[in-house]
Amino acid sequence: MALFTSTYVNKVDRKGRVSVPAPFRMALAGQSFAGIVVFPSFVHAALDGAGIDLLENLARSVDRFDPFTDEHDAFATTIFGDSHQLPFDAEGRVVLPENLIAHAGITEHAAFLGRGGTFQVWEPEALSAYKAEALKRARAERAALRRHPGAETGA
Amino acid sequence: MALFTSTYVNKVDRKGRVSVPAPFRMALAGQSFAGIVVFPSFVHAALDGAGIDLLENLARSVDRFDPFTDEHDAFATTIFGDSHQLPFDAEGRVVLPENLIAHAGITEHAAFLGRGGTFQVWEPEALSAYKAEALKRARAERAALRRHPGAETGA
DNA sequence: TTGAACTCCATTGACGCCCATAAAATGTCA
DNA sequence: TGACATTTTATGGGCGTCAATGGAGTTCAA
Repeated sequence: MALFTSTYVNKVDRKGRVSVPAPFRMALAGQSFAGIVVFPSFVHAALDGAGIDLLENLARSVDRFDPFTDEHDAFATTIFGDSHQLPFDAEGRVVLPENLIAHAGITEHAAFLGRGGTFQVWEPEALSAYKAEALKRARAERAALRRHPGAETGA
Repeated sequence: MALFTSTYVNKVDRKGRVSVPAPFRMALAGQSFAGIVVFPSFVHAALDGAGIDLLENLARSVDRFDPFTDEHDAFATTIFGDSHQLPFDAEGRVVLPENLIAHAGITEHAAFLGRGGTFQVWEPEALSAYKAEALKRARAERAALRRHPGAETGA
């Protein structure tokens, strides 16, 4: 099972190439597609990324449900329609498509943020700001968990 | 299940390496990743550490929710984004990343503090100060308990 | 034929792997 | 019980490999 952790900032060169962090590539080793899958985040000025298995699983689970309900239709359209498969070159780099670069506001550098089963790609400054805010919220949630032990197993 | 006890102070060498105490390594034997996982403590100038199983369990429990809600968004970002997987070298040492060193204020030595299922890494002086304060508080609470028996159930 | 995208190669700096030493803990045996 | 041998840790340092980065050549298509 892929496990993406830590944060790596890599340079985007003149040709638009970025090295995917080696630990991330390790986590993706053995998948049916040698590269990553990225699509614009719904909520942030960032990109969501994962291995091809994410789309494969998603396709399976969409098929299993009624494929013609509005939610799934919208969901599938958005995810699959905006997803890009970015193949690794021999050195483990990918080229970020123009519109994704724009969505994330990426210029010189790209920050890869591990999120467990998936990861995100940010403009480094924007990530710093978001991380600061996320830490505040995580502290609050942690306090809430302490007050209501067991709540995290529910829902 | 891993059980970390006692406190060990080890040297950080010129290359940034520290020996993980042998008993801690024993406690981690047989896990899927030969090393430790560390991330900055939410509340202290210290690092929280554990085996890879901590993140594996966390990733599983996050997956159980809809991965596209921002319910646990902040939490996942903070934990996974700041977690580092530090592999053991042949001698059982790890290299602490620059930003974690800075967060804990570690320079020459690192103190490993067992906390049961997890452990912490401190700058030794800071740990002494924290321990002294914790002891004072524990004494005060104990005194308070004697004066107001039953008060401990209120948190 | 000109630009975009991919393959291949070069550089450099960090990291992992290996070996050496020393101190401490443990065991052995008279 | 005390001297000695063995093993395990902690620590230091050398060196080869790999990751990140930059750039040149090549192919393909508009």
